[in-house]
Amino acid sequence: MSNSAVKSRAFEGWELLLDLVLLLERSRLPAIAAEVGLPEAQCHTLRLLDPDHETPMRRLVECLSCDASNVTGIVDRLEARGLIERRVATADRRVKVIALTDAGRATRRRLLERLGEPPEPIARLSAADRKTLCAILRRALRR
Amino acid sequence: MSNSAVKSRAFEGWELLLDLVLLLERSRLPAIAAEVGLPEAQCHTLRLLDPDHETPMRRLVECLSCDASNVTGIVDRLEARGLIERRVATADRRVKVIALTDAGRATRRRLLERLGEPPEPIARLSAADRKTLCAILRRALRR
DNA sequence: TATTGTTATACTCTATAACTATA
DNA sequence: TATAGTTATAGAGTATAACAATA
Repeated sequence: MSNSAVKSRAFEGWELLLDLVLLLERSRLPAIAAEVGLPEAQCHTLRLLDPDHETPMRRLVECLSCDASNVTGIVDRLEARGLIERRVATADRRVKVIALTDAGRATRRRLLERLGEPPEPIARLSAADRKTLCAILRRALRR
Repeated sequence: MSNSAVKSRAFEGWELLLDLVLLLERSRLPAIAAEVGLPEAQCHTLRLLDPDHETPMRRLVECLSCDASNVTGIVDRLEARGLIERRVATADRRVKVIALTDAGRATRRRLLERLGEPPEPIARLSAADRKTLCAILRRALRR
């Protein structure tokens, strides 16, 4: 399947993690997005939104690490689906803030539930392995 | 940055791995693709091709887990860049096989080199942690 | 009839550049 | 002048459906 012909001099185990990442990126994430009924970029954006507070569009631009013009389009489509609302910020009238609608909060919840389910390769690890993996990743990501 | 509000009942550490995956998917992989000078899907395809043997298009369809019509387009663009060649298989004349050109092999090599470099979060792990991580991932992916 | 790959079409995501409105 | 967001445009990836060539 994944003919991981990557040979890392620096760390031969990274090859395995890369395989896992690519597997998730190309099969699991698209599948979950399809289930939820939204394209991946819109899922990503929905995930970033705070269900309890308004989010300035500028923050989405940073978190999605893409051009501002893309965010305009993504927000347009999420709004057209009735999942979010765009409002003008009272403080600085240049700024627009995004608020989830009730439908948006529900969809977001479904999305997070599905994302939260570990994929097959991870789910089949022993409790001990999962605990160790968790500890190592926490060190890697400094949490 | 990544407001990982995912709460997995099944395995709280999966949340961390998901953060890592999304981080890589949305910043590192696009950056490497830009360096190599190809869109991500074309990089993916280049990675899948065997430098020493022809690859039937059908195999690419399976490995990329997308519709056959997409592969036609991706292969078109890789061919237009002179990185691959499309040939009719001698055995079954319906089948077309893909062969890397010299330029394609060189680009693929550069791509694999960059992909092989562990990203910051992984690179800063201790040798012991990396070894353990490697062992766990091997069990997860059954290698 | 079934399979391999292509074409036509439509939607989405992406970046760049030029623009509007605020500050 | 600078910043937040929009529009226009163009290239790329994605799926569906209809199609040609071959088996």
